[in-house]
Amino acid sequence: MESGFESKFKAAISVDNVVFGFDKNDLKVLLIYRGAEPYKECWALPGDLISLDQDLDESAEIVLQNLTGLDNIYMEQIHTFGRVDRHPFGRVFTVAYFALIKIEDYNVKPSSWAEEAAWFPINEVPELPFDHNEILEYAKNLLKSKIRRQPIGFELLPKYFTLTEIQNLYEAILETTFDTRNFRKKLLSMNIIVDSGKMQSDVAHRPAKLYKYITKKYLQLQQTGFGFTFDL
Amino acid sequence: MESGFESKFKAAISVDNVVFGFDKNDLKVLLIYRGAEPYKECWALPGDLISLDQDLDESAEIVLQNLTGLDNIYMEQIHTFGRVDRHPFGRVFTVAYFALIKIEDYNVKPSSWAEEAAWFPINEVPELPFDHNEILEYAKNLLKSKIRRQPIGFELLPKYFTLTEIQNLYEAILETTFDTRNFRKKLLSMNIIVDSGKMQSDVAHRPAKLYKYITKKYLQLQQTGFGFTFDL
DNA sequence: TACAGTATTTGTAAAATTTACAATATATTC
DNA sequence: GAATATATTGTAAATTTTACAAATACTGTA
Repeated sequence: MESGFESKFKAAISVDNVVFGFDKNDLKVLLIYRGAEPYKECWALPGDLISLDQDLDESAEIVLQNLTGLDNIYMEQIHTFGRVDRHPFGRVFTVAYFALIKIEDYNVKPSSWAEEAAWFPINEVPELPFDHNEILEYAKNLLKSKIRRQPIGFELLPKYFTLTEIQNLYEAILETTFDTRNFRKKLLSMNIIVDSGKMQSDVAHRPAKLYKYITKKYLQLQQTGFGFTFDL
Repeated sequence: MESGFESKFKAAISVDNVVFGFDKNDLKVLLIYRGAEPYKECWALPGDLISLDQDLDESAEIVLQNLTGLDNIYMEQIHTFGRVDRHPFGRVFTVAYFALIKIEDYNVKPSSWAEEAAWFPINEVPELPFDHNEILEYAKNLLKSKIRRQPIGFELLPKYFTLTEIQNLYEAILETTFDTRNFRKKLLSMNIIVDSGKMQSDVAHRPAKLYKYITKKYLQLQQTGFGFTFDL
């Protein structure tokens, strides 16, 4: 049953990145249009085989940068997928990463073999190659459970946002609705956002106050986590 | 910058298993004594390079079985470690898995190149080879956060247990203490354990009632998760 | 058989949090 | 200035959490 080392050093590793954004009340995910085999001419998660001379976490950022131009995005590992037949070219294990970004802060530019790069509303994602639909589903579920416990929602919103916007974000991700008064009470009681003094403009109704999050406090809390109290 | 496929299909994948048990108020982890290079003659997590003709999740169970004789243990993936220099023989990515078992229900028998297999109290684990200490640390933290949210503590306890035992378990894992009255109130209000009718015996003090968990309900809850309410 | 030793078991009041629920305010547009 | 559209705000009831200590039931020993 013992086999030599040689037969075991024949796998490849890829990274697949799930980059979430939020825009117009929609949770969106960044996809690229593949210009290389296998599955050429398909929309897919931005992912690629990695070079074996870089650390895994580094590779995730490099792959994302190569395909989409997104630079300096903090990626968090979520899961490794390793079914035997998941890649037609051989045994490829893929490590999935995810990131949350403010869509408006970045300019997405396809490069390398990515022919296009575009944001898809999470409910309009087409059938994807490999096990990418499974990966995306996994990432969505992780996002759901994380957003309940850590104040990561702000990473998806612009610097200034209204309370309605953040409520919409939570409702979109968690696929539920919240009572507006209770949601605001809870959110404000956490002391992680503050009235910026600015107001919405150019809206055909009463303008909303713009809030911003308190970065210092925000970072502290993110480290220790919210423990039991971040339940919206 | 593009390099051929050949250079990328030269990695190996290993699996490292963190198997937790609980005994005499101590959280314990299963280690093996390595009888093979590299790091021969060291205590280490039971892990090995995997064959490339098996699914990843399967491999985790096979590796554990090969080294420790533990059969049919449900392993859950926790993280993949991929620093360039983590293995002296080449580029090896390792996928860490973890499991919770009732120590008394299994008989651990070292086999294959494992010379010994033994349970170590979590605070008496020696320095381990590779990045195994880091992996173990990661697993401990995951266990901490999971046990707060899901009723997984029972997987570590015998079929019948006292309320004091389960409190000790929670206190050991979370490294804290709970008020006994409040802990019991909360635990019993979840309706996942029930008085078995049996009593402790052979103890030099008032014997405690033995409880058991309600499997059917337990399984249902585990699926949906406890959501917000499983905070002890 | 009484008592010392040891761990088990149990209740309640105060505080904090969560929940349910709707009317008023403020901007634009016609 | 009336219509439209969304923003904003408070309170009472229910539930959950927290803090806190005395009585119980067995074994072992004097």
